[in-house]
This record gives sequence, C-alpha cells and structure tokens, in this order.
Amino acid sequence: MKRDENFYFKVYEIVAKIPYGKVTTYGSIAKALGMRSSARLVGTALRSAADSADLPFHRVVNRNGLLTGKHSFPDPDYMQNALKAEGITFIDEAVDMKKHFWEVEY
DNA sequence: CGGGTGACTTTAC
DNA sequence: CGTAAAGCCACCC
Repeated sequence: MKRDENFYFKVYEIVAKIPYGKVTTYGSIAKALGMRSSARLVGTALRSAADSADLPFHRVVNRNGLLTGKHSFPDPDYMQNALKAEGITFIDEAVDMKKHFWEVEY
C-alpha cells in the first residue's frame, strides 16, 4: 500500500477499511499510523477529508464512543442515524463499544 | 519559517 | 457536572 502519502490520506484509507456495523476511535487510528499521541490530528484530518472524500466518517468516534464530530456534519443527527441504520447499538448518546469497537489494522 | 487550528485524551479543580 | 489546561502534531495561509 501507499505509505508515502500524507497523513490525511492515510486516515482516509483506514476509515475506508472500517467494516460495516463497526466503529473505531481516533486514538486507534492514530496508533495505527504510528502517532497515538496525536489522536487530534485524526480528527483534523477527517474534518478536511469530509470536504474531499466520500467515506463512512460516521464510523469514527472518540474513546468514549461519543459522536464528538457530529457537529461537523451537514446534519448533526445524520451521524447517529447512520450508525443505527448499520445495526450499531447505543448506550444513551454513546456507541456500545463492547459490541462494535473495531481494532484498526494497517 | 511561523503562527493558527483542531471530529482527541487525560488530569485537575 | 462543567470548564481549563496541557501535551500532541500535520496541514493551511
């Protein structure tokens, strides 16, 4: 695989690999990229990525399973809505990580 | 080159 | 429970 691309592009690749009905965290993605201490870059990347890519960004949540990025979507309700549509269960406002957490493989 | 900007995470008050 | 701050680092202007 291409590993010479910029950080953002790597994020795209990983997001694209998230299986249907699963979710992963910014921290796991960062770790997979060798930068576990900079999970926030993943978020920043997704923010930019959302503007130039068609990926399931709704499958990326924070460490608590909370949809911290939903406010960056055109419709804040879309994110949780899309996840539920994939069979993902919620505990209040957070994704049930015990059932749907996906360890990033890179 | 330098400063601003976070869809994070953790600790602290 | 809420806000603050610090550590972190690629991208953008």
